[in-house]
Amino acid sequence: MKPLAKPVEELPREQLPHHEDPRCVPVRRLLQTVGSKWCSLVVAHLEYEPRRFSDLKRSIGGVTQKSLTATLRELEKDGLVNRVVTPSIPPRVDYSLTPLGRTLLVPLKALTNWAIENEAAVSSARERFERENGPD
Amino acid sequence: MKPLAKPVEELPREQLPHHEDPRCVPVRRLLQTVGSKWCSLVVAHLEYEPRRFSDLKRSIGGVTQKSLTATLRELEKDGLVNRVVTPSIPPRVDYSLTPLGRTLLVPLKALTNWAIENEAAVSSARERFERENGPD
DNA sequence: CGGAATCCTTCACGATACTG
DNA sequence: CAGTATCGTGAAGGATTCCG
Repeated sequence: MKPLAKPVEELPREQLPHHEDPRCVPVRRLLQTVGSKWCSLVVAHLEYEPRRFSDLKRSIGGVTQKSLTATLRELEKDGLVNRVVTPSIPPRVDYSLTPLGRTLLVPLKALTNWAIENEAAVSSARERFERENGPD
Repeated sequence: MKPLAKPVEELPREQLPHHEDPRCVPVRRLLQTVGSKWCSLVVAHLEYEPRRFSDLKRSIGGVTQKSLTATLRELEKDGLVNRVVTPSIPPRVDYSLTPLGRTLLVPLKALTNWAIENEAAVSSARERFERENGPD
């Protein structure tokens, strides 16, 4: 049998990123940001239209004002979310996705869709794991 | 001027997930898993070939045995990683991606690529934010 | 070699109260 | 309305030690 083009063992392992690789820094920061408890819901709720703070808080539900503020600040820092203050009485603050934030939407939705599509496979894997290794 | 098909205000806001929406559960679990400190590096190092524990630990670098074990266990629970024990002396344990884990690779790499491609935009946004709101 | 067990620090997040 | 300030908690992660 003819050998394949290149045995797996000879693939460029030395190109794999060490944890000090500079490319790891932005990747880890992004993943930790989107992995924070409320980030994905906030982004989802900003997809179609700008939203006011308490509007966002009410329609997401279960989030404290502090956590929502922190999540929005983090997204604002990264240039993903725009914050527009209208100094009226009562004050009004609108949040929306920036163009940069919109480009993130594509790969982020791909990942969340994976989670939904493979939910059954993952949870049955977890049940199997608990059967074999104890429910500790 | 002819009105567009549907004003933004009439988009299906009621379809946006409330935090108690059952679909949120697997999404948040996955995002938190991939957002954990070492997950992305571990998955990247398993992409091309199975790896032994200390091999993995050495080539990733900077990770403690405890954190590496915890990360691998979590991935194993979710059915993304396979753990194969060879009871020799000294013992040998090989980790590899399952077929399910391989399918995750696609959307996950899309997201990490976004982070790398937009690193400049994000970090300049952060600098701007600090200039305007103080480096506190 | 591949862990488990233990201790310790940090930090994300929630609850609550107060303010321009 | 849209925050800030403060306090308390659990969970994540690091350092170290011991084991089959």
